[in-house]
Amino acid sequence: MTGRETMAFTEKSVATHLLHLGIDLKAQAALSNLYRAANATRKHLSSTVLKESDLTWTSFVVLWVVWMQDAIETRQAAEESAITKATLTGVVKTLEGRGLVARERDASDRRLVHLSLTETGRTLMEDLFPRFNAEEVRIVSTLSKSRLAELTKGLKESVAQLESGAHAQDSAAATAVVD
Amino acid sequence: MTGRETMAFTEKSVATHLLHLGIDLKAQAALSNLYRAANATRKHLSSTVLKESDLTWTSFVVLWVVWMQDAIETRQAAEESAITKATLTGVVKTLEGRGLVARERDASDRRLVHLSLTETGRTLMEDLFPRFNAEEVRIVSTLSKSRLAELTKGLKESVAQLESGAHAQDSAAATAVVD
DNA sequence: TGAATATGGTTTGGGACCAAACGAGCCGAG
DNA sequence: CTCGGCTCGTTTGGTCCCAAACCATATTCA
Repeated sequence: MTGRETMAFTEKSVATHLLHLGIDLKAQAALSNLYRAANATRKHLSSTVLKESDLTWTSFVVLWVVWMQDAIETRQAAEESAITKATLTGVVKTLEGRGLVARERDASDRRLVHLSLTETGRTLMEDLFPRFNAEEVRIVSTLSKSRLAELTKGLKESVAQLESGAHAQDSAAATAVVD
Repeated sequence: MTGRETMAFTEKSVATHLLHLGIDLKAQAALSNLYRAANATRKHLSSTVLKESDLTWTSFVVLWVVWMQDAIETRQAAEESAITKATLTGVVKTLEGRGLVARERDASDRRLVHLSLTETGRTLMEDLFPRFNAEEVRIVSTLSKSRLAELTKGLKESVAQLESGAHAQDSAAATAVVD
């Protein structure tokens, strides 16, 4: 139950179930570790740093995106946060209720809504983000500099491959700092 | 809407918002790309291969886990699937309703519930998984063999780091994780 | 034995999440 | 103008997802 041997079963079970189906085990291993790493990271950060500020993962991502831009339209914020407009509407409603984000309708085109952080929201991020980042640092601390760079590069490549070959429509960018 | 310039903002915004806060940009970049890659992959596979079989991501993962073991206890299935027991209860209820998974109470310890695939479920996975894997292969296709191996290695390392530190937390934090 | 303790799975309550339908605002062709 | 088509953001309906509270079943030990 340590969580370390949990994936061990694959080593042998995969053999009996998958080998005859012509499965590419290397690709499978790489991506299942990807899901696993992302999930674990997300859960960890949600239950420690974000919990202290009573923020969910998605709320945090949205705050981050709005923080980076100083004023951003809903539609764009949704894309950057990698969630749909529908989801964003709900999240922003919550954040607005807590006084962290402000909504403002565009004067010239009244369909648009601009989002920005309130003073409270900005203060929160300035306090929270360094602590968030400190955890991130800890998580990758065992990786050497070059290893880390390689990792980043590999991830970016597969994202690129995904976005090129897939639909040219959606896409979704999370909180990436490009390089 | 290309989704490529969406992240452009970071280049300059990061400078104005983060540099003076002492943020480690390398760690931030690596993990941002991790979230991004996992999210994009998950969405892509959900909306293509899994959609055809009307399965959600989580349902698929649970099916996979149950498939690999031939009979598995609920508690362990939840851990392998990286979801809580509560979530698993709901998912299994759905899968059971569709005749893909069977539930069976343990005779000697009546608290336990064993899960297994039905014949229908097994047939489904034998058809579905190769197609799922084919997409996975495509996603990592631009990565060289050694790059892919490096990627996997890096991901596993950070998961390990994460789990070693996270353990102390759920058992009353005896050892100082922080540092 | 019998009461405290531990463990396994389910229920509850609430936010996140999406696709699809919707209503309001914009704009071009007639 | 104004009608039809487009683009926004929101609402709706339904699943996923978790923490915490909850039963039922073992186990421990006094």
